[in-house]
Amino acid sequence: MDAAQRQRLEETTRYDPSEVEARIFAEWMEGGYFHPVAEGDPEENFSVAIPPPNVTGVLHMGHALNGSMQDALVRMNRMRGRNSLWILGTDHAGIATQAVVEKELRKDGKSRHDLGREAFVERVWEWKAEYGSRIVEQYKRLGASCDYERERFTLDEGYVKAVYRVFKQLFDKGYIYRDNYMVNWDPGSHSAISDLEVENREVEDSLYSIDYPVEDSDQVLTVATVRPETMLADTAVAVNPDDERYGDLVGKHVILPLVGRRIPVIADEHVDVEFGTGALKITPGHDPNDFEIGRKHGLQEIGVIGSDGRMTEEAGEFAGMTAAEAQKAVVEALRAEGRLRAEEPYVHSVPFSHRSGERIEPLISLQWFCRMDELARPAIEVVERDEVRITPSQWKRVYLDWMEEIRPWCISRQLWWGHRIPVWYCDACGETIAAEAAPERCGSCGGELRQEEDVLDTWFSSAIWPFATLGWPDDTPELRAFYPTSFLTTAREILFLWVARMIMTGLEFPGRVPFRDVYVHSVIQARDGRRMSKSLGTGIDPLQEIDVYGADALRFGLLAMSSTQDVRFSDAKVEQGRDLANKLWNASRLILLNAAEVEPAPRPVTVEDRWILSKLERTIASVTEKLETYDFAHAVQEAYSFFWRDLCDWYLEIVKPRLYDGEEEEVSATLLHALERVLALLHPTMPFVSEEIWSFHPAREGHLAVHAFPVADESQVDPAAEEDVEGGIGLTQRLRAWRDLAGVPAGATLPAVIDGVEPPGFVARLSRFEFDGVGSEPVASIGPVRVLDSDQLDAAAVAERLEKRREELRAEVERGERKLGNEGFVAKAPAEVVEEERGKLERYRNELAELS
RNA sequence: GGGCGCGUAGCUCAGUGGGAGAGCGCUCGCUUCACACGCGAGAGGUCGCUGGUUCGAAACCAGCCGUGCCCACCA
Repeated sequence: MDAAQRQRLEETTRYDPSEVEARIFAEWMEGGYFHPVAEGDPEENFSVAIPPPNVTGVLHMGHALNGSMQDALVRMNRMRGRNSLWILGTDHAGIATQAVVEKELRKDGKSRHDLGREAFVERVWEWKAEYGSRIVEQYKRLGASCDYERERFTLDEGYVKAVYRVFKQLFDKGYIYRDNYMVNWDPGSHSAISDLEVENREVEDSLYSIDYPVEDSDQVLTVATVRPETMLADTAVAVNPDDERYGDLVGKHVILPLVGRRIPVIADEHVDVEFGTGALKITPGHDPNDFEIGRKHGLQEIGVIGSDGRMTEEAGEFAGMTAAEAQKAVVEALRAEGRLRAEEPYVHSVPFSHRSGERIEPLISLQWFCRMDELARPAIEVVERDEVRITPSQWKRVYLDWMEEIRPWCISRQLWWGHRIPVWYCDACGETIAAEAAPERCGSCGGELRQEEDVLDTWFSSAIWPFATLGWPDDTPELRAFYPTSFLTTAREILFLWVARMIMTGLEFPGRVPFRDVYVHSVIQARDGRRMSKSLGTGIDPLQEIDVYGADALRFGLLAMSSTQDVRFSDAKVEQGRDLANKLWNASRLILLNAAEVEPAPRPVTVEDRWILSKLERTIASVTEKLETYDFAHAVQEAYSFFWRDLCDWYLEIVKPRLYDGEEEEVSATLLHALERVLALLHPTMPFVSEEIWSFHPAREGHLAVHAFPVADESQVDPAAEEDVEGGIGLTQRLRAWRDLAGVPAGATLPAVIDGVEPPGFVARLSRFEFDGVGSEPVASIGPVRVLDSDQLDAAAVAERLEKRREELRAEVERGERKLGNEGFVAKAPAEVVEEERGKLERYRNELAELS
């Protein structure tokens, strides 16, 4: 430490993260610590793939929590000397990004169609160049030690190559196919979306009962529906085969009102006899259930609602109306014809687009699908066998249940921004060709080719993130050194969307699981317990928290908040982190400014020295174990408690006289040693403040980011010293409490004598007693301490205090007697438990006898 | 409809068979030579309810009440 550093340490009584963080981060980057060489193998190396945030994204609390956890483990392993890679990058986020740029265009009164596909995509790239690295910069603010030199993007050149290779191989295996099928049509993004991008919401609709006249009869068949406008596309009415009411109608026909179409009455088990009249109108073109039934019975599929959400020509007089307008018109027309039997309010759940928020319109359209059964099978097995461990374990069951029910994945999207599906059509001969690069001409007839217009679901490319970012399909040094990655932390909402798909593609392509451990973390809710969300306005901005409290404070706070269950965001925990950073700074000032010039080393002289070294090593062992098992909350709280309570409140107060003395080298060596280990232990969770303080430490040779992570030294654990010192601490606390309650002025020193075992030397000083004191009669007895009367004492308060203690003791004695008087307890409880109770009872009895 | 959670101090949460804990807040006292983002002391809880198992239950079991999330094609 030079003179300027010493001066800074002397003058700065408060740790200021805003002054420190950017400077420290720049030093790390300059050191190149986050950019490991691609050497060694995945067993000895450590690697993590960040869940790639959307390019359109800004850092939210979920990123911050996830980042804090991953960084803690990456930094810990880097400090252990492992070649550690945290791969970072962004996701092109098809729908979201296209929407942002389309919104920009709309401001100029334009749509993407005005520009055309090529110019529009060009425009999105420009947008990406300008704003796409925002979130990457925000990860730096958090202190995330990602390899910023290996940043990837799901649409960069190498990544596209990987996506096309995957598509081609799945196509060749017959897993990827094109089909006219019922999909979730999102009128908002004008595209099909997958089942996982749909969320169901409770909605209040009306349930209409409509009479369908039976052909050549006076009978009517009444059906119930919430979507009367789809009746225009009805191609059957179904009843349950066991429904006696309708047995004779099956095989007959009804006449569809308004349309006049003659449609069959069919029997199908799907129909619930209890619901409504037990007759179900079948609309294969606009309802997923009806679609299934329709295919089973070979029914005609009619579409009356188009992809623009308007009624098609098939809807006859209703053509051109929106679906909502058509609903009203159809209801009116039915009423006019006397076919509307009832209309009642009805609450049910309805699919909405997770992307645009609009109500899903189920439609039949020509889309690309990927069959999942074959891919899922091995991905189920590796989780069953715990080759991929999911923590907490209840998510394993959730994963397996979903995987076992997996259905084909609709992978095509009617967007322009994304991986354009690598399929070419020959209009001349009808050939369909999948290829990794654009073929010149049709292989069969030599005709012109035209590429598929649709792009792939963004999650199709995310699914290969762990190996595509490392250079797959090429055999790169990165892939050899860092795949499989070491672990993954994630929010449970993307367990299916992302995690399951990575496991499937990892097994199918590189042939190995992408990670061994999946830790599913809790969700941090808003302060009021609602979801944090932009649309609700309940989001809390992590960057603002960093501005106010510092990155270390936020990281500590989030880790302390995290748990296996969802928790509300706690400002108090972030403040606790800020206070800890400040306390670290100030305790370090005390040590660094007063320590003698010695080598840091454990050099215990007193029992207190042995005690703090023992607690230090215990804490290192425990915190390390908790970090390794993803128990971040307990890890940081234990580190906090050791540092604040044991080290600062007690040890530093105990050794101050020796430290100020400057004579005793041993205590300086021990303190510098403890400080070094505490800083290293805390570095993975609070990297900035620990690095900053380390820059003043005499043992510093390089950055703490690459300093050795402490390994607990069991030989320092000393239970006898712990018992002695903790006994002294307990006595000190009782003496202080007695003073306070006896009304003794804070600054006064009280006379007392010791009757019994001499307590550790610090007790007298820290409780402000003088044990060889001169005074008159003892007026109180606290452990071995006999407090002597003096004019500092308030006789009435002392008496009151004494009586209070007696009462406490009487209660304790009574409790002990009752417990030991219970024959069952004495007979059946373990002997050591009974012994312990006996000992306690005896002690309480003795103390009570002394006080009487 | 199925599944998974949660209900502990005023607040946010730990604790999962042997005497109720933390942080914040609150009260009282401290300009004690690292830190008032500090130091010392204290108050505060029939551990949702009802039964059961056990010598012993906040913890284990059953039921109930309240509450949150995920999955699911009853119109």
